[in-house]
Parts: sequence; C-alpha cells; structure tokens
Amino acid sequence: MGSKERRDREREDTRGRILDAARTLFVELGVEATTMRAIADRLEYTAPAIYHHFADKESLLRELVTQDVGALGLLFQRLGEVADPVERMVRLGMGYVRFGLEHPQHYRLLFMTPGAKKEIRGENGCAVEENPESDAYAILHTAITEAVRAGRFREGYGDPDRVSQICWAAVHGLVSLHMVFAEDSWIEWRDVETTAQRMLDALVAGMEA
Amino acid sequence: MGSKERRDREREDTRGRILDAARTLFVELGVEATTMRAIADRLEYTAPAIYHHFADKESLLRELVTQDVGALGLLFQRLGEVADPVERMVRLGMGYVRFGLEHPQHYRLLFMTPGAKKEIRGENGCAVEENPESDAYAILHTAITEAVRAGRFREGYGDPDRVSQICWAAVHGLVSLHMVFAEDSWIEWRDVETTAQRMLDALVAGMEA
DNA sequence: GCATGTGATTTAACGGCGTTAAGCTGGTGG
DNA sequence: CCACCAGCTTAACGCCGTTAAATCACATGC
Repeated sequence: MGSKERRDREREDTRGRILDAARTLFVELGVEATTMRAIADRLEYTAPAIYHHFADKESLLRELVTQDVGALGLLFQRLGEVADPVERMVRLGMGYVRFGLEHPQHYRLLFMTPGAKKEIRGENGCAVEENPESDAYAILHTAITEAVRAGRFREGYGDPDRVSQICWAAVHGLVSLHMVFAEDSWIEWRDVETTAQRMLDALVAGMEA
Repeated sequence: MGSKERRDREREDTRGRILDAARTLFVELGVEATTMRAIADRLEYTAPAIYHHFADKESLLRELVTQDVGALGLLFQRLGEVADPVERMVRLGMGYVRFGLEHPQHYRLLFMTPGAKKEIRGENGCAVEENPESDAYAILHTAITEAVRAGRFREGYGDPDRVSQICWAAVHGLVSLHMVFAEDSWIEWRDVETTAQRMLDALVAGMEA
C-alpha cells in the first residue's frame, strides 16, 4: 500500500495551502492585522486546525520569509552575472529597489520586521538553508570586495563591510521611507526608481578613485 | 474661588503623568508590547482611567510623536545655523543619525511606524502645530534648495525634492537597518556614525559640480 | 449644613486575539 | 473486526483594547 505516501503528500498539500492563504492575507492586510482565524476561514477550516501543521503564527511567518529570502537570493544571483564589479553593485541596488517596490509586504517582512529574518539563520550566524552564492548580502559583499581589490575606490572606502552597509542602507532607506510615507502628502515624492538610479550614481561617483 | 483653575491644573498634571508613563514603556518595550493596563499600573491606576484623559491608545501615541517631532525640529533648527548649504546638509544628516541612535524608540515611532507621523498633520498636508522653520524636512529642503540655486550640484541633481529624498533616504536607511538588524551576527556592523559620515561625503562628492 | 451634581476613578463586562485541551470521526494496520 | 490515530471540531483560557455602569470625593447652590 502506498497509502502512507499518499497521506504524507496530502499533509504536505494542506501545509502548502495554509502557507498560501497566510501569504495572501499577510500581503493584503499586513502581518499584525491578519488573524489565525482569518487564515483558517479562507480554507474553510477552524483556527486550531492550523496548529496541527505549524507551531504558531510566528513559524508560519518564518517559513514565508525563508521562501522570500530564497527568491531575493535567486534574483541577486541572476543580477550578479555582470563582470564589472562596480556596475554589478549598481545593478544589484536597482534590483533590490524594484524587488521592494514590487513586493512591498514581502519586503516589509524581510527588512522591516525585527527578528523575522534572524530566525531563519542558525546560532553560528550563518544562513541555515542558504548557500553563500544565493545569500543576497553575500553577493553584494563579494561585488564590493572585488571592486575594492581592483582599486576602484578612493581612500576611506577600502572596507568592504562598511561600503556594503553604505550601499544597502541607501537603497533600503529609499524603499522603506517610501513604504512608510507614500500616502503622506507633505512630501512630494519623485519617481523612486529614478531617484534610486541618481542616488547610486552619486554614491559610486563619490567613492570612485 | 480658584478651584476651577486648580482642577484644570490637576487634570493637566495627570495627563502629563500618563504621557510620561506611556513614553517610558513605549521606549522600553515598544509600542505594540505596551498595554494600557501596564501604563495604568505604573501610576497605580486602572486601565479605564486613562480613557478619561485620552480617547484611545493611538491618541496617546500621537501626542508623544508630536512632542518628538518638535524635538527633532528644534535640533534641526540649531544644526541649520551653518552658512554653507552643502555643509549644512551634511550636518543635518549627521544630526539625524545621532538622533536616531540616541532615541531609537522615538525614531521608530516617528519614521518606522506607518501612519504615526501622518496624523499630526492637517488635511491640507501642512504641519498643524509646527511652523515651517521647525519642520525638519522643510529645513533639509531649504538647505538643498539653496545649494541647488548656488549651482553647487551637477546635472541630474537640480531637483531639490529628489535630492532631499536621496539624502533623507540614505541616513534613514542607515539608522533603520541598524535598528532592525543590530542583533544579527551575520552582518559585521561598522561604527554607524563613521559610516554615515563616509556615506554623506560620498553622496555630496558624487553630486557636486 | 445639607442636598445636589459633576468629575475622576473603580469594577464588570464585551468582543476579539493567539493558543491549548478535549472530544469526534473516518480511514488504516493488525 | 477492532483498536488506533491523524485531522479536524468545539470549548475554553488568558490576554488585549475598549465601553458601561457603579462608586466616591468634593465644590457649589440653597
């Protein structure tokens, strides 16, 4: 009898359906505003049923975040195929901004929710499920290390970690500011992608030797 | 009889004590984790007593945010006393970063909580209680407008709004990233103030004519 | 000087949240 | 055929923000 396997498959399927429902609602309403009961309703379940597949709301969130980290990593892998390290930095930055604008709630989960991303990593501080070449920060870091080693930056910009943090902070600031204050009319928002391009241009121009 | 005035004064006093307790707990535990009951406990009140002085938890938050906006505005006024507009931009940026690092929970309230800052402004989009010269964003915007008018920036950086957003995003990204991922060991954090200085230096160098 | 009333505060309660415990039920393995 | 157990339900707990009703203190009007 392959009935054991079939049940396992069905179990995995409902797990997936729960994840899908949770993702939809998290993205639509935000994490805080999404209730376990609402997730269950969408599958015509009751709330406690979810607890047979996931420990709690947070582990649901964690699993989704893990998927998103993978997606961003894949995107960065694709963007990282440019030979020139400085151009690669700019492309990574622009890709990051587009990812944030296209998936605002995923972005919120990944980079604006304290403790959400942390939990998918082991105690040694290394990514648990990710190999280095699909870890977005690592990809940026290598690009910058290459640029530094090639002597592309002037004095004061020789520390790849510091430069990585500068670049990441710049694009993250743009995406997250726009996310928090998009509705506020007291600031005249300019097109974010163009702003990102100018910002990255200015940054690399200011750092280049 | 000045008994009416005395009662008003006492009422104002308890209002202030409630605000103080709320601020302490918001800063210590975060807004979400702070309960109305905990705020009341700290004053040896019961939770419903607060509702005689404030409509709800959100209006408590709003009042504190308004105070903080004023404090940041005052800081920016003081930092804005430098004649050279470009140097002023950098000083404002550094002041902003220090403000964020010194008052992380206030910063979180002001710039990382959607809808918190919005509510202290009128429907016309102008600050309600603030005059322009104490509005932090306006102060940055004027500095940049002056720099642009003086022809300090090269082509592509002639729009004061876009440049304002670039500068704000850069420093905000640094502060908020550090706030969200400070505990994460997979990133080797460099001293934030120095990083901010380098970032601002690179930005202005890249924008200057 | 005593009734009146009003504002501040309390207790009790409501509905909703995440979560846990206990009961039901139908297919599987012995 | 029966005993079991996974997967679901209903019921309930303790917490939250908030509201309603009762209590209490005290200044005011007669």
